[in-house]
Amino acid sequence: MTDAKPTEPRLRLLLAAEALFARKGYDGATVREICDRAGMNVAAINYHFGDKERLYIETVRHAHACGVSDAGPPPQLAGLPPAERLRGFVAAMLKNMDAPVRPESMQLLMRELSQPSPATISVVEDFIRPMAMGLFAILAELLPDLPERQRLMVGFSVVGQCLYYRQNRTVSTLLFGAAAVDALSLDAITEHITRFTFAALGLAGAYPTVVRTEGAV
Amino acid sequence: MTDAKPTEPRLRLLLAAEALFARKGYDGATVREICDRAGMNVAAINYHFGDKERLYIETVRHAHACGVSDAGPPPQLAGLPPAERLRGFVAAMLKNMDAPVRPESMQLLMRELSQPSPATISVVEDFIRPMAMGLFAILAELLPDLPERQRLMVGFSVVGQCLYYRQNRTVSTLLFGAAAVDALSLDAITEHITRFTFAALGLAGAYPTVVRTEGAV
DNA sequence: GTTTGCTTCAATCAATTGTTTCAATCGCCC
DNA sequence: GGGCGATTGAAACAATTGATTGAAGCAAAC
Repeated sequence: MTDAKPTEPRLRLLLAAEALFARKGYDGATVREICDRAGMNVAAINYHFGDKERLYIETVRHAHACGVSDAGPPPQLAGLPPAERLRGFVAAMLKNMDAPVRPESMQLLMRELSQPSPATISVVEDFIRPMAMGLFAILAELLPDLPERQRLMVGFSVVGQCLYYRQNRTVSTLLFGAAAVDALSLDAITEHITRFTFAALGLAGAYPTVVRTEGAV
Repeated sequence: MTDAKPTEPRLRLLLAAEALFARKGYDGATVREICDRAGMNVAAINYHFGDKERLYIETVRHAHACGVSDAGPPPQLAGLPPAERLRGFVAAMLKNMDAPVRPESMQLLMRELSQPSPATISVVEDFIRPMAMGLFAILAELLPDLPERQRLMVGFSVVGQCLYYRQNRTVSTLLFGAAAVDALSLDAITEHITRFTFAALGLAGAYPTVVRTEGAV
């Protein structure tokens, strides 16, 4: 299909660059590698994008444009109570990070966020801010009387729990082994974070009291 | 005086390399930059370390050796109840990350953890594992009946909340402004995470006592 | 068939990279 | 002071980097 090997040379370059920038970073990836992967000549970068830096910027833009469209809007939770929407938010965030539609895009965006470059701002504005606003709308409804500063930290606690599994998977694996880490299914993590957060916010009983529902396999 | 500009050339190189590797990564930092900053000739790297790669490995080792010694042992909480030790753990972790004794070391180690290299394993083993074991010893005492898998996720929730503030400070600042982010003092964050976690685990009342019913919508 | 505009190619450029060389210098013990 | 190993310095190395050139290819339009 055109998806696996698109005919448009510009897109071929973007996808090749995305994969290599994601894996090796801006300095680590060379224009020759990128063009080789795209099956093109080095001059192609100069022709289509001008230079390496503009190729990088365009690659990030393309990645986050795909990310925005592919991440999909949060499920239809408009009418549900805020607690249910919070659960939906956690589930959507974990799902997007765990098995994104295009892994290289996500990897590149995460790298971009951890090491800000001129291209970072637009990623934050277009990709991250909508999610953040969604979360804090839920929290404002859920905790109307909480001072804003503390509501901010509650939000950080929620996304901090979610981000951990993507940002620190390598360390977790080195510490506890691949088996233990891989055993944590997406559903299990979602369930845990939701329950942990609900318990913290008093929306449900304390965390450990609910344990027995698990089949303990 | 000797601290700002140590006389030992080897150490001068290590400190210069640490700063530049931390800021620009392995590929981004050049040997000439490093030697310039150290006030030495390019040949120094070859003489003292052999090549750039071995300099990098030694730099990471040195950084995490300093980190281990400087991070300091967890405060004397041996005899205290596990809940108090958990509070101490959160406080110590946040403090180490917020204002580490040597910021460049911490930055380099965090970079190393997010983009694993051959030098990562020893960092994890010597620097991270002791902390992790300390945390899970507390959790085992605190939640003896919880299945191990869930205890693991509880640990991830605790450190995930803490790590967020270091790993995502840039994004937070872009989203909410420097003022809002900087307004979160170390004490405030420590207090928040501790209270959030305690509430989740049923060690204290729900986080915000303001939420009574979900009368909303 | 020829032209036209877009795209690709091989070859090459200048600059930078990590690395090496070898002479000069330093510090120290005899 | 003389000798000597350890260290440093300036220069240059080969390789790789990003960038550029001009000719060749190729499609559609005329």
